[in-house]
This record gives sequence, structure tokens and C-alpha cells, in this order.
Amino acid sequence: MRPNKKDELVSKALEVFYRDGFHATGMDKLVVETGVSKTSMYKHFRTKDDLILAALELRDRNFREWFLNRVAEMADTPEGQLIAGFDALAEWFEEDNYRGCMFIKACSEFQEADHPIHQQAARHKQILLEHLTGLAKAAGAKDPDCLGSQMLLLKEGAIVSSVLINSGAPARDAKAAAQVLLDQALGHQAA
Amino acid sequence: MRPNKKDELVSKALEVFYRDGFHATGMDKLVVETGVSKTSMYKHFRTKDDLILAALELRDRNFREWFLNRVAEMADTPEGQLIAGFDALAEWFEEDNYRGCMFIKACSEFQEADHPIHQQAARHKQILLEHLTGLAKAAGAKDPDCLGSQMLLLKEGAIVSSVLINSGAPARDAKAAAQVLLDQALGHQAA
DNA sequence: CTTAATATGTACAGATCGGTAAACTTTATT
DNA sequence: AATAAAGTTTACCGATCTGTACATATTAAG
Repeated sequence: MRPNKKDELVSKALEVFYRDGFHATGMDKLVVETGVSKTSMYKHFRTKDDLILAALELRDRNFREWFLNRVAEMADTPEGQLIAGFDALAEWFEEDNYRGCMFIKACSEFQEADHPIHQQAARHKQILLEHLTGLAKAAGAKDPDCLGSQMLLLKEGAIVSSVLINSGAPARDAKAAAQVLLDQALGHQAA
Repeated sequence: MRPNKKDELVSKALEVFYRDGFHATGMDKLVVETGVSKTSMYKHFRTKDDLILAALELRDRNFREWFLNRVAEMADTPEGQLIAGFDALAEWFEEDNYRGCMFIKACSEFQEADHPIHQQAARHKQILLEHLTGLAKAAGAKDPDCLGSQMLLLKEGAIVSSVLINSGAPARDAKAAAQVLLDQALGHQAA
């Protein structure tokens, strides 16, 4: 079994957790959906929570890689990339299996701030925040920390809204808002 | 049993669902936490989902009443109220038992768009959106629908961020962003 | 071919899940 | 006091939950 069966398990489990939720997904369902026996699962991961953590790690890597690459394709200046992030969001929202942000959902289901799953989700958002703040600084914003935080606010608001109203429209409103905030932070005059 | 035992049940159940989540809260836990027998519960509500719906209805009423009153206390112009909403959020974030938005969490746990619980959560957000859009229109915004949607984006982003980083700070960044967007929508010059 | 690692199916334990049945107690009204 | 509504306790159902035991099959390397 050289072709990594463990990674395959995590990848499939990620799909199911994302689609159906964490508590709503039992290990028996995972046996069926992943094609991996329960015995093997518990040989790779001591508990269900450990498997969830592995799935979240994979999600973190996949999402960030996709997002950063997509943004880099669309723009090559810091200002441009800050705005392009919202176009990338819009594309994401239109995907068939789009179900919102896995990390927001993880925090919804594991609410204690000191829970490992909660903390891992928080780490993902922290990394995104640092990336956005870095772009804000590179763009020359007056208060990069504030602008970066605001960009993240808009993104998360757009994600939540897109799920609630079942539409990709919030990505556009968020992009327009981001443009105004960016112009203001760079000292440009509003139209 | 005149003093409405049913309302008491819903109110207590709301607390527990908000604190621990929906799937993570079993009916047996509710028996202990609410002091109401399981038989009585199932006399009032045919299923657990029905009880969840009742809890969400109560939450919807409570939250909107609190929010609207608090905002009205803080400001009496449409522009002022749009901004004051973020001060109200900040107060909410500082509450001891603050656990984020119950409706976002409901949608996280009941993801199918046609699920009654999902739809009820969506209705709550829709009402808030209409309220914000109304304020935007009354304030004389160029595009009230867009501005209202953006205010909601910022609010939801602030809620999610406040949970993830376990801090009330996002309310301030959201307020600052809202001020910039409002000024721009009203045709004011940025600083 | 042998060995050791890694997979598998099946069966199960003990707890908990949502939900029900039946007999009993409390309460408010007449 | 009699009655009916509403609440309670206790016990239970079948299903599902996380997690384990055990015996067997597949695989890769020496």
C-alpha cells in the first residue's frame, strides 16, 4: 500500500465533514464514504477529533495555496491583490459544492476557546490576517493592521452572507467596500 | 402551572443550545438543564427540531428587540444609528456568555438550504438586512441596497472574527470601516 | 519463501441518541 | 369534592455513537 492510503482517507473525510458537518458525520458513515475500514482509521488516528484536525490541516493548506495562487494570477501589486481577493471569493462562492468556510463551521461546532479544533481554526484565520496585513503594509496603508483586519472582516462577512442568502452577490458588495476602504487608507480621494 | 412552563423551557433550551451547540445538546441534557421532564417536552414539541425552531424564534425576537432599543438609545438619526449598531455589537461581544451569532451557527449545523432551521436563520438575517437598508435609504445613501448589505457584511464579519480571535476588537475596526463607507455613500469627503 | 507491515471484515462493548408508553401526582376550574 | 389538564417518574425501544478485539487478507521487501 505505497500510494498513501492515509492521505486518501483524510482527503475523503475532509469532503464529508465539509459537506455534512462534524457532529453529523459518524465514523461509520466515513467507513462507507471513504472506503477505508474503521480499524485502519483508528490505526492512523487515535480519535475522531484527531481525524478532524488532520482534515482541517489539509483544508488549511489547500485553501491557502488555492487562494494565494489565484490572487497572484489576477494581480501583481499589493493593492491589486487586496482587491483581487474578493474576485477569488466570488469564484469560490460559485462552486457547485460551496458550503461556506470550514473553519467558521468548526468554531461553531467546537466552541470552547481552548479546544484544539477551535484553536486550529483560529490559527488559519490568523495566518490569513497576517497575509492581508502584510499586503496592506506593502501597499502603503496608513494603518495596515486596521486595514488588514477590515479586509478579513469583509471576507468573512461575505462568506457568511453568501451562505445565508444562498447567493454570490455579497462578494461584489464586499469588493466595492474594500475598494473604498483601500482608497481611503492610501489617501486617495473618493469619487 | 399557569406561569408559562413552555416558555420557560424554550428560554432555558435556548441558553443550552447557544452555549453547547445543537447537535452536541441531547434531549437528556435538556431534561437536566431545564428541569422539564422529557415527556413534557415532547408534549409541547413533536421533535427536537421543533424545539430548536422555537428557540431560534425566541432568539430572533430577543436579539432584535435588544439591538433596536440599544441603537435607538445611542442615536436618533439614520446615519447615527447605522454607526451606533457597531457600538451595540461591541457591548454584545463583551458579555460573559458571548458565543457568537446563534443563526450563523444554526446554518453551520444545518447546511441544506431547504432545511427549516436554515431557512429560519436566513429569515433573521433578511430582516436585519431590510432594517439596515431602510436606514441607509433614510440617510440618503446613493445606493441604499449596497450600503445596507455592506453594513451587514461588516457586522457578520465582526461577529465571526470576534469569536475566532476571542476579542472585541473587530467591532472597532468594523465601526471605522462603516464610517468610511457611510461618508462615501453620503457624498462626504474623506479625511 | 518468509517476514513484517498494513490493510481488511465482523463482531461487539458501553454510552448516548431521539422518541414513546404507562402509571402517578400536581394544579386550576367548576 | 370532582374533573380534566398539565406535569412528573421510570422504564424502555431501536438506532447510532465512539472506540476496540480478533482473526484474516494483502502487500512490499529481504
